[in-house]
Amino acid sequence: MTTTNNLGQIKMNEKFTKPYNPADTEDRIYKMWLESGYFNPDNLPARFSEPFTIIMPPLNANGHIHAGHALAMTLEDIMIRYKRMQGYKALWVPGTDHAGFETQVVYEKKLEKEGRSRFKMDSAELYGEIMAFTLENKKHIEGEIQKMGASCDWSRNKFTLDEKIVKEVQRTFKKLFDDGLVYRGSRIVNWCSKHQTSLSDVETENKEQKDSFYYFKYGPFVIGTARPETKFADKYVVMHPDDKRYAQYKNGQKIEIEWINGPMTATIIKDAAVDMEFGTGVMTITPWHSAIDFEIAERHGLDKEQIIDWRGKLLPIAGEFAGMKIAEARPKIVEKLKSKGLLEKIDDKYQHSVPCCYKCGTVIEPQVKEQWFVKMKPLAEKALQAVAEEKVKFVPDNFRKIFNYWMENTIDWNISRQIVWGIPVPAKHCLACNEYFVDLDDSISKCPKCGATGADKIVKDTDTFDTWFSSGQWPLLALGYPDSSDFKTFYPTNVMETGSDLIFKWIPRMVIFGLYLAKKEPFKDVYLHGMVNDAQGKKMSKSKGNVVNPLDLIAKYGTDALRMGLIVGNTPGNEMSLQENKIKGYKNFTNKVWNIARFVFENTQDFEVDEKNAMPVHPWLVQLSGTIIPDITSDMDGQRFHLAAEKAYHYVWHEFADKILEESKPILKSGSAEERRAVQHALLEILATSLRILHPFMPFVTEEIWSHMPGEKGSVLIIEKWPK
RNA sequence: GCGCGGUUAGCUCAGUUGGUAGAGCAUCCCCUUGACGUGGGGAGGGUCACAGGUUCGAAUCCUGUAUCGCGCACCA
Repeated sequence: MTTTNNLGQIKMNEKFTKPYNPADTEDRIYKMWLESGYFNPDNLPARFSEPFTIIMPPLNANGHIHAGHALAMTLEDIMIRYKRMQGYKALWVPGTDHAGFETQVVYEKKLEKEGRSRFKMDSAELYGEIMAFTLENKKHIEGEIQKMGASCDWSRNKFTLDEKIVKEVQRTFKKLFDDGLVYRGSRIVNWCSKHQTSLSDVETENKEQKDSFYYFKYGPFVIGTARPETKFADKYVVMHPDDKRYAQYKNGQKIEIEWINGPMTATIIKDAAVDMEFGTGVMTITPWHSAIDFEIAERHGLDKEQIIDWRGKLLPIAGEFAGMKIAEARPKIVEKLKSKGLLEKIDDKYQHSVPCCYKCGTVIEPQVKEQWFVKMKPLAEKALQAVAEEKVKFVPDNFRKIFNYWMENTIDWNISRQIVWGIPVPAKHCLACNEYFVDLDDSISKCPKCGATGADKIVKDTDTFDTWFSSGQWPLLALGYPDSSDFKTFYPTNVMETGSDLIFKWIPRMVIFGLYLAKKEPFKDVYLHGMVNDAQGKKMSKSKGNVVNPLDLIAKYGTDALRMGLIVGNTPGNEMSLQENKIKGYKNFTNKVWNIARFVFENTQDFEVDEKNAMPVHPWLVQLSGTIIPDITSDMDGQRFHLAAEKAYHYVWHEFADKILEESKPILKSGSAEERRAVQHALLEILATSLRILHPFMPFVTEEIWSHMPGEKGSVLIIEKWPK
């Protein structure tokens, strides 16, 4: 530490009041940091040379930050501040996400409250309104990121709908298309009949429920089903080829049967997908409304017929039941089958789970729909390989298994959504021959397949991309891929820090796109924090009313206290309960640090040292540099921030304050001039080191005290060196 | 059904390679000491879910059981 001989100038100025008041300090300090320019690695002094990069997971610009964001911002900020102090050219790129479907759902709720509906709105008008809504929220959320103390580079702030990003996402689509990795296909998709869009496999949620399970006579067979309303046109009856009970029936054999709306011809199909143990071992299939049935139909080249329309109502094929909603039709259909003597029995204790829209809870109706799909298998194989070669590592490591499981069991990814809020799919559709083709800059007006022209034949695809299609490319896009100097300098990034729930939704897609586009993994470490629950360990939810707003906690206890409360004792990957008492305890600690500084400053006002006369190393300092610092540094390097924070806390309070300060008192009061000087020197040294160690965790109070450190006039703690 | 994680002080949770159990809050006692009462000193409180095993030694490693939570998949 540099000490000067003008320490008599230290004054307990008016800012050094008691107790410490975060509200008076934090915004001022954050502003000072912004003005220093050091959040931008380009402005760091030359000794900061080796890059260290974190890309902030783009926050959804449709609401406010929640406890999970607060934890993420804290962890990422700790990492970036620590590395910056170690002399890395630290870059943390902030960003926000338009969050396609999520935001549209939020906005639709708003419309609903106002008695409006998106289905009655012009798409340009709707887009404009959502854009205004999003930009407003984006501003709020960026302010909230700042309240958390995030030392990210705002000059590089990104938004998923930035023009350049939109273009790049569309170019990726074209590249995938050209490489044969994107195709237009009719496949089973998850259809939400409320939101009128298809959803990917990760946008559905399974709900456990108890239903009736019906057994019906179907010709010579008894079939079981939980969904009688889909059965009108079931003309294939399927059983396992090895099922001896039905050995007399041959694949392809036709039988005449009596069914819901009269007699029909059924065809026998033998397929190993049937579970002989379940029900009667015989089932009829509805390929249009079931993924399994669809696959059986594909294998055997069978007809597929739509029974339920896009709004969830029965089509004319249902005869007298046409136009009815499922819930209404089901009992009536069962009643009719019963009256025809076709009902064998009802098992009303059937436990199963049904997929629902993760936003509105509406039961998903599988539908066959023509959509854009990404072929996942070849992409997933590369991702698996990168992980196997440890180019991408997980903290904690057990998430590797989940990643692998997910990548080994991919299904083709439906990337098109029937909503306006998102990045447009840059494609056109020829109505004459049903050909779809990519058109990046809206320049093709002639069908490349059949040559048709004219606005009545060639129409633009109105779908938008799944949000994960753009956010999956985020590490690239946030750095200005493909031709920016940032991309060359900072890619691949060092750490991707995000919530553990994104291990399959997001992480694999980023790995895939990074490897596919840049031929290099997007990040070396994936650090996954657990979910933040309420004080009782229950998941926070609006409906339960147990949501804790981090901004309220900041107002009550200060950001530093909140950060410590989120970090100490919180191991990666594990859920945590947010205890307000704990945060209160760290508010006390913030004050403690403040008062330690007050004591040190008050008792060193007359301290003078001739820099030529090196002070002898005090035993207190030996302990600090010999044990405490290496220990904490090792925890930081091992990404055990929960331990590092606790150890720093413990040292500062229970060693520095409780023991060292107390021991110093009698010497300061009645020691010899030389003894006093030695103690004063040691106290200043320990204070300076403590501030450095605490800084990544508690940036505000430490920076504020630093600004009062004798001999450190004009220096900024954020770029001070991590102690050794 | 498959997979993952938890089970440690009254509560919420730590415990890095196995070496006599820790933190915060809560409880009890003492201290109106000029850095801080948002404080200081001290105390109580745990057969580390259970049962085996490995070891000189296990909260920690192995096997099994129970239980809670989460995720995935579906059997129509």
